[in-house]
Amino acid sequence: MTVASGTQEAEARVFAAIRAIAVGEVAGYGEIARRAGLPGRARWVARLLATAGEDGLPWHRVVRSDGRIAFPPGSKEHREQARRLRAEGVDVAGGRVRGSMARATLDETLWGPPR
DNA sequence: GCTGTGACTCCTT
DNA sequence: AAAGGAGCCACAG
Repeated sequence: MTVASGTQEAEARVFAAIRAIAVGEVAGYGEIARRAGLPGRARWVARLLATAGEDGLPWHRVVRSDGRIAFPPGSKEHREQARRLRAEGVDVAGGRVRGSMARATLDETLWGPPR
């Protein structure tokens, strides 16, 4: 096919990746960007969510790499996201999502949890 | 074209 | 877990 504007295509891939997140699960911005074939464009993904208010898009399932909500605590959007996540069965505490990520130290990151 | 800004990420302390 | 600093990409002024 013709070489349609890459931006639009990438946008579609990002949205697809976000919609692919299972209910009750979360994914990081970098994770989404990687799945969309755009390594290192986590910020771009964030800007997409900020600008394009897609309908039916589970934007609340997208969190930061450390498992925390990207919005500042106390913000309206922050509470909304936390509320939606809890409604889907995600354990959210202190603006942080537990049970998925939340790496703490380099040791745990490289060596991971005791297998 | 340089500067500032942001729903980011990684490393070090 | 939290805080500081550097790197990164896209966009507005």
